[in-house]
Amino acid sequence: MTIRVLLAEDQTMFRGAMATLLGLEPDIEVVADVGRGDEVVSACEAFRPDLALLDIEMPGIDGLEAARRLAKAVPGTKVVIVTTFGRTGYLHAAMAAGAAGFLLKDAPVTELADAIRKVAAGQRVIDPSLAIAALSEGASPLTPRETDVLAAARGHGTIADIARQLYLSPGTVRNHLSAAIQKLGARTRTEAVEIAEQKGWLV
Amino acid sequence: MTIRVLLAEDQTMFRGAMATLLGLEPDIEVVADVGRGDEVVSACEAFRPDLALLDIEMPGIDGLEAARRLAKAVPGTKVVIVTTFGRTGYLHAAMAAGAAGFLLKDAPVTELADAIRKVAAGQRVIDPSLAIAALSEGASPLTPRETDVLAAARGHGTIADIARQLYLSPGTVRNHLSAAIQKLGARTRTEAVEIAEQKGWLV
DNA sequence: CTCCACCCGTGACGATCGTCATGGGTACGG
DNA sequence: CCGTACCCATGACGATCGTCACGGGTGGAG
Repeated sequence: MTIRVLLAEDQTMFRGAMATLLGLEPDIEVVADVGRGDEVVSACEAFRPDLALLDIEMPGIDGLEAARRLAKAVPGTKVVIVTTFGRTGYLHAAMAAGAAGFLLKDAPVTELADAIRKVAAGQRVIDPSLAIAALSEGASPLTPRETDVLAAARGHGTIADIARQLYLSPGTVRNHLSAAIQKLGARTRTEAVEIAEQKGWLV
Repeated sequence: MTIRVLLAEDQTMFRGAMATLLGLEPDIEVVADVGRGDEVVSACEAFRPDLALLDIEMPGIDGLEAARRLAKAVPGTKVVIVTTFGRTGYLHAAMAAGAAGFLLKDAPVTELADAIRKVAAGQRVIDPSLAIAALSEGASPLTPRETDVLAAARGHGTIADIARQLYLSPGTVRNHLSAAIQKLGARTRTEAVEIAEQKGWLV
């Protein structure tokens, strides 16, 4: 019995390559492939695949949000996240979203086919090195609001901008940022953003 | 006559997929594939491929630097840059490095095979949308030193850090940064870094 | 030689930032 | 009820940042 797979990935070249390559496997069939996160749910409703392979960085909505919506709309479709960045926060978010698998694009192709088969058989598959990192790191020390403010701090320059964007007093923004900076062991707003982003705590 | 190709790309999964996929083409043979930029030259010296497919973002040295070295060490090997980011500065740098082709991973796979054949036949291939953007944008307005300082400003937080790293007076760093901020139309050091990085002027 | 662009540095000014202390409001668990 | 944690806000302080004006040095183009 063949495993029916949906492929969501924004890099056209990579998506095409994976589609043909997975199609070569005798027990795997790629029934649809999309390049945007907001097309995942509707495509899954139409094709009812056994399994959805989701990238995280995508236009529209990201793969994690797509996974969350997919779990509600089409619970019969299992989710495997395949992403470039080994951020532990991504892994946490993926697990919370009900994903059954989490792989890095650094892994060899054979591992992907294996993972697809295992997940289709009901198992869960997680990149081992990332699992270790996630366990040794723990969750985010930031409060929800601190996370919001720090997330708003990437890109938009001054504190006044962030305050306007969040309908807050500039002083409050400064306090939240100050707390975040200390908790992350950074010395600058920019450093704090980098650290939190690299750990995936800003998703 | 088959075209002998070397593949340099750090994402294992993507590299493997491209290798098998290109190998399926009757007139293309992938003779070697590496995952680090600093392995490109030695691999090309060993295998003497007709063409090298280089990613830009790679551990070791990046694809542009690899292209520069390759042009000196193994001039018989033509270079095609394949990258994720459509930054015009990348395109300029690639042309200056003597690349014969420049493609985005957003393009379909068929386009890559076509490009390989055209480049092997002596033509040059450039992503058309990027070529337009590059022409309408012009070169970097930053002086060499401003570029250095701005490049050192990403990551390392305070001005004092940058000054130490570049053996400069903090005042000089501030002046260079101030000039860069104004030339780029930014309002913050961070904004300036983002803008310059996004255009590929920090390479 | 004279311009001109770039490099490095200084000093000074106002604006912004990061830290701290303090306060009031809300929500949850003991 | 009381303690605790979080949210929002304010005020004040020193440090840093971005801007400007200025000067001396180098090297290439006219």
